[in-house]
Amino acid sequence: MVMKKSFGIKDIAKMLGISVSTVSRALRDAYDVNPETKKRVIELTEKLNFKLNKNASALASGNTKNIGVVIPFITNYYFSTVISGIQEEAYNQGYNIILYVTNDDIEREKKLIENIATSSLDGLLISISSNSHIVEHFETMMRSGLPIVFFDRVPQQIQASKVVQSDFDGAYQATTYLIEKGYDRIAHIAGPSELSFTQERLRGYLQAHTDCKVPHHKEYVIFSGFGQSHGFDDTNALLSLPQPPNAIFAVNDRKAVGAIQALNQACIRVGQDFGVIGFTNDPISTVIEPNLTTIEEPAFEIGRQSCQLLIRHIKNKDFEPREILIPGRLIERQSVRSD
Amino acid sequence: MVMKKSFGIKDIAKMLGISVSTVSRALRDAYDVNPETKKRVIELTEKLNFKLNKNASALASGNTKNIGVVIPFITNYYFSTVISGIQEEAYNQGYNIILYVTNDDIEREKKLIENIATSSLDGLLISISSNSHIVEHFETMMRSGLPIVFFDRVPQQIQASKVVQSDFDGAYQATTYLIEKGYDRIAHIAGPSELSFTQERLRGYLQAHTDCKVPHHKEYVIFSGFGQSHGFDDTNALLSLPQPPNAIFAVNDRKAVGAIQALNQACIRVGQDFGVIGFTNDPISTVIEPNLTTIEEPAFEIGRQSCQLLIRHIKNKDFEPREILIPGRLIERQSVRSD
DNA sequence: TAAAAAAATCTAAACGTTTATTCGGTGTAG
DNA sequence: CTACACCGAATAAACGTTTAGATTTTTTTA
Repeated sequence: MVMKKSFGIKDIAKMLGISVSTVSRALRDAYDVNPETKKRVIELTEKLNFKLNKNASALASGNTKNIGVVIPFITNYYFSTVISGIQEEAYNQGYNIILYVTNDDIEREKKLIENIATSSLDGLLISISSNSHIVEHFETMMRSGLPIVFFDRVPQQIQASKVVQSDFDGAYQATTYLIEKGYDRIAHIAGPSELSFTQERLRGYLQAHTDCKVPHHKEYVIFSGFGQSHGFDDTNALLSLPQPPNAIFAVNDRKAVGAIQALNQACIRVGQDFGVIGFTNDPISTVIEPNLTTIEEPAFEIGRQSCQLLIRHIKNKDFEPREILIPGRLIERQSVRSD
Repeated sequence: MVMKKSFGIKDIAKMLGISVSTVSRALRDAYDVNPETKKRVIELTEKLNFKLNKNASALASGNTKNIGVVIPFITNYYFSTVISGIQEEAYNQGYNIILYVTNDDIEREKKLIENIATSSLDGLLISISSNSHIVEHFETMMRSGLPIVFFDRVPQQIQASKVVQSDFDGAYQATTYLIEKGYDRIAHIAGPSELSFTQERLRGYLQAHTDCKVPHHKEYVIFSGFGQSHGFDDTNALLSLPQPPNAIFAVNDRKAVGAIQALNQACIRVGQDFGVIGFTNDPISTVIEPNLTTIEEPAFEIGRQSCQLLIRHIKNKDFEPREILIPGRLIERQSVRSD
């Protein structure tokens, strides 16, 4: 296989009869370089389809124009949409994204984060799998000058920029909506109890009960995984209670779908005798029958804003950490009665 | 913000009283280095949590340990699963993946690919948006020594490694299955006509008609986009034909879902009077009622194998291009009658 | 018209590795 | 006892940029 050696900035300089530093500057800042010269450089590089060598450039300048993204899953509507938002913003600002997937496996997350080559990253965007010991590691990274923005699943202990949907509000809204529609025995099928957003949504659910003066039963809250099957099983468990609920607020749409399937199977009329509300606004909401009423999570926006915030931190190392809360909104469909 | 300057291989060398080259070699090949020395080096670097500077390393050696992945979408079950497979293999072999998303926008794809910094990539994995002029660009890249593996949507004109599901076989299988179940007027709601897999699936669909000696009507094939709504509209168009079909083979599950929704709405009993079969095995197949019978696409496997193949090309520049065809399989559910 | 200021460009030293080549020391064969 | 091979380690030259600081050229000012 024959491959012609590609040329560098040096060759460009020689061809134009100017020095490399001029070429280098012409290709970037335009600081202190004659517009005329700059034009000649640009023209030649375009003609030759010349690209700067990123490694050399990163080595010399310390900026890689890469940002790392660590997420638990990718085969998932929420996370793939977040990435989509990140990607969009990164693309517009000329950054590349390097993707790390932990599969929600704590061991793997630990290994991955400890081995992350920070030298090839200008910043890091993370949704953690667990509120684990790694936190310490994050602090080391940040202290060594690597900007980090946490999103969705964030560690509370750490002082850093964070971007999350307003879980409390969404849950509160969902629950009061059910109450308004006349359901009085509302269960909550929650996520793993150690995750921050599980706790927040639970809190919103409880607060709504308090504020609306609706009594709440402890056995109506079940913690389990995120899958459709979890929703299915949890619902069956609820149905076999001495006094079953007449509505369910699910921590996400997949579990809500599992719930509806269990209810359909038990011949309970969802949307009339029984209300179900989800969280996310996954496309499956419009596939399940009846269509799922849900709280939309602003996934794309979370991605976009996290990335935007990170880039600010990158460009200005003194930028103060901030927390951004993005509201969701209620999407009314048929799994809750409408009168 | 105070940040302590991180140290390099040079400092390690100084601490150990040996030369940088020895440290460098100890950290990799182990070629020509005393096991004892090597051990000392490893121990110290681990203790100090020292990481090689990737940029310097890439600059000097020419290997970045990064592979680029170009896909049309990410918010999509198929592609996110493919990435999952790629990621898995890359992680195991110590590569990072840099993600590029084109949004299926040809202009953006073009710009993106032309601007890709090949200096920071050891190889490229691509699913193209269109069989466009870019092909020429790919050839330039390959000639300049960058290994490329195409997957899913591949350009036919180009001689390179490719990994695809067996679209023809899957379509053939789907169609004969419908015929076997007694449907005799089978429509095909296809994808955009210029994509290779659209053509392949259409070919399988037609071949099945020929082989089973079932007459085929031209107006039963509709080309359109990939969305649920396209499936919905296409189906309504088919239903308003003078002689409507009694079965549909959809190019993917989303369109099949749209079809089922249209049929449900028209009060046609799917799974009995009317058969619907999809392609992908998207999780929505088990959400739609009736559950969708479909051809499973081996998305994860496609990702894994593409990546594996690419890494072989990276490690051995003389490795001959090959095409890998991965079979799908029929998943029987309720949208086709079972007798 | 000389001095000062501003603009444009150049020189050369980084940046932190890799790696071909060289070197010294030890063991071994003749 | 000398010559040779070999192992382990050191030297130093890349790799292709960036960027202070120096230098030259041009413009402005007095």
